[in-house]
Amino acid sequence: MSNRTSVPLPRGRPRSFDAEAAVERAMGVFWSRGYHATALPDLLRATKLSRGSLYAAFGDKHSLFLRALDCYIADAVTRMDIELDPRKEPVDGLRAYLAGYVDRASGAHGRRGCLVIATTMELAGRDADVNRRIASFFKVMEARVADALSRAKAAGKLADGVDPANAARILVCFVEGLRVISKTAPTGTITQAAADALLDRFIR
Amino acid sequence: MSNRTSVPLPRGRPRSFDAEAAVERAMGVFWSRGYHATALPDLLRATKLSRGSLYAAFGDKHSLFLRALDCYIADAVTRMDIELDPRKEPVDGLRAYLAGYVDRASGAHGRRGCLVIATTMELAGRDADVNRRIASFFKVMEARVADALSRAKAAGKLADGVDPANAARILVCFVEGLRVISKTAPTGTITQAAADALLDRFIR
DNA sequence: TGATTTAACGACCATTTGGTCTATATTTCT
DNA sequence: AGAAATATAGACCAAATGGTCGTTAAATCA
Repeated sequence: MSNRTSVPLPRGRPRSFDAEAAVERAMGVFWSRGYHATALPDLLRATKLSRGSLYAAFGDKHSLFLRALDCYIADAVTRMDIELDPRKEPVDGLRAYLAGYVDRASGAHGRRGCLVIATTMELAGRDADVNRRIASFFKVMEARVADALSRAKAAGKLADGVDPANAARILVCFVEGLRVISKTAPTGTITQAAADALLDRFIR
Repeated sequence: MSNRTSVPLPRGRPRSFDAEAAVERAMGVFWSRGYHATALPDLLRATKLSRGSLYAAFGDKHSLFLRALDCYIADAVTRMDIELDPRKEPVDGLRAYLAGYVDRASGAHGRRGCLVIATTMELAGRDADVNRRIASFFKVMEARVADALSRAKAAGKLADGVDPANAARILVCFVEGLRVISKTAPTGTITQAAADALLDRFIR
């Protein structure tokens, strides 16, 4: 069953490390320190690669960062797809979505912050590759939330006069803002109350 | 009227540049590029100071950054004090506060971003001096907004069941989130609609 | 005017930066 | 087994980093 397409194995010494795992470890460093503040030695320590191997496998620091960012974003989108699954009750989904952000904004998670936001502020203005990824992510996120709100509205669960598009932008801004202020004051309980209060304004 | 306390002039050559102005120029650079990405030469160019003068006047890069951050925060607090002045109609004040953020989140302003948020994400986790300043700023901001909401409530202008503390956190998170997503997609009109929709949920 | 004080300048420094390259180890294929 | 191919390691590099220091210019006071 293996090698159905009879693709010949590469000639030389096979890579002894898992590239995906290395990207994930690199992601952890970028996440904790930011792009400019992570130096090559940090990445080498985290990935347990030598300079040569890292450059051979990923090109340069920037390319590795892009892969790490893609990885982070993919995780976030996956999570959203589960929370806001169209087969679920939309309001329950929105509640789960908000609860996830409240959780990530609390305690140590909160202090670590969000790689997307950090990258947005640090690089998006001067790095087109980064900008594209971030812009698309926020767009996807807002669309998913708007979609859930539309389904809620169709089911008669929304308060009078609530426009799904506006409400989606409000919710997205709220959760992103949450992660910003939680970098310095990650208090879970107050934040959960605020999230509840916000959603309560939109649902019937 | 001058020199009432008869403080003797310093002996030697008087400083020929305005330190406050230099701080403001430095602030502009940090604001556009972030802390790690601004190199000494950038600061020298912006302040028109030589290395020696800059170090004599401000100590080091980090101290200069702190002064720039204080300057930025002071400006923001001043603005808030005007917008949310207790002698004004609180709802009008809140509307002005939101409008200010919508404006700053639009077009070129939006793309430039916010020094406080950028600093929060880049440094707050690992720099106690920065953390203190940021935490205090967010606290002040939330308190001012909560105060305006309380006055609005006392005047019977708030919708039923709105808690000023929760609503304040929601509004603060909203505006900060706005500035994040506006780094990549600074669209003013949609944002203004969202801000209006949000405030409308809280007022009567 | 001359002594004193301090701002201003920019050459200079050690360290660190991201990145390259050569030598070696290890695997596969014939 | 031997040839070919490629991963790995880390020495090495030029450039840039933040920061220091000796010298010079300019102002004040006696």
